[in-house]
Amino acid sequence: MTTRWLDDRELQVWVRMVAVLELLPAQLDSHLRRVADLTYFDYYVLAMLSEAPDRSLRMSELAVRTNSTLPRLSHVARRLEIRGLVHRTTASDDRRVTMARLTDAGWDTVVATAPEHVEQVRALVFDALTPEQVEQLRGITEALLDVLDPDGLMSTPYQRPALDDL
Amino acid sequence: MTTRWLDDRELQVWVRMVAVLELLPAQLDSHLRRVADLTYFDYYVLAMLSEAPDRSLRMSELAVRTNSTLPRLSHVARRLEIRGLVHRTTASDDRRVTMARLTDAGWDTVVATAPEHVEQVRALVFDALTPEQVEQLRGITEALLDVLDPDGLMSTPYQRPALDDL
DNA sequence: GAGCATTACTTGATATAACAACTAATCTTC
DNA sequence: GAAGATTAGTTGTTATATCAAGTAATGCTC
Repeated sequence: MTTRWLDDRELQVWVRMVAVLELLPAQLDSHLRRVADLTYFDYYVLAMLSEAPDRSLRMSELAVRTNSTLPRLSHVARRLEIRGLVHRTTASDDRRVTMARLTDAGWDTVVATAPEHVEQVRALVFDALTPEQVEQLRGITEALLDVLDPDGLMSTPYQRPALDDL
Repeated sequence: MTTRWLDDRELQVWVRMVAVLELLPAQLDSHLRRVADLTYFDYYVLAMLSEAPDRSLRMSELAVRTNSTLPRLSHVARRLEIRGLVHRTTASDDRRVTMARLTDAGWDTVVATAPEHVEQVRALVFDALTPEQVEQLRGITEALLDVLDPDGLMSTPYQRPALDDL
């Protein structure tokens, strides 16, 4: 099979894309560790719970929403539970199911951290882009996700965090 | 300080961006592990060396080009050296400096893996985008890197891999 | 309704990542 | 040219990620 190499333009774009993929999560992660002792992944686990009804989700649903595997989530949930940010209980109707619920302390952590995190996202991404580029990025990410996540698992019903009313 | 929350459009874009940041590296990593038993990071270390003069770079320069820390690179280099893909030597002019050089086996690995990796990149990214979107992505990644990497360390003099002549 | 398959996790072992501490060589300054 | 500072890497420790295996509850089939 003859390889379809990237042309100069594509290569240039890809080199930059690799840099963004490396730097952006690293900087967000570093910021969250510093201000809240949470990994980027930890934060999204808490954030997803904070947006869910009753601040709780079953583990498998939470795994899908954080694009994680169940084993990974299970380990993380254990640590967050030890820190008192999350509480797990067995569902009464199906005792195989574990419900993860954000504790009050977990909620407080999200409330305390979210503004700084959003500010960071704004500083690193949206402030750097023109409104046209934001719109372009919408189309690009949509196209990429059609391939990366054809079943749309990551873009599950998402609602704006209820943090506004603070 | 009142938080400047993300508006609906920004939030929608960001949710997708988070998904892309999570899924794209994960899928590239998974592919490389499968076909070459290399992490995404391992592969880029080898790739950077393959493009360097004499297939070698000093560790600190390699760390910059892979956006890595020296400790991280040092561990990875040790593993790659054990596998016979890289060889490290002390520079004669400055004996603090370690030069990492791609071995013949390392070169062969890159040569064998690069086409599949490029194919993967094409399948996951470029085939999913229109030419206009690729052009837009060029501008967007450029703008983001101005913030993420203001000194342009990641976009160090890059030249097309010499793999074409195979 | 007993046996097997499936689902929903958890646990344990191994690999990789991140941070701090350390070593050795070179440079600087007096 | 000796003492301290800086540079370039390495090593060790602890945390996190990944994969395989295990467990327990439920569903399915005959």
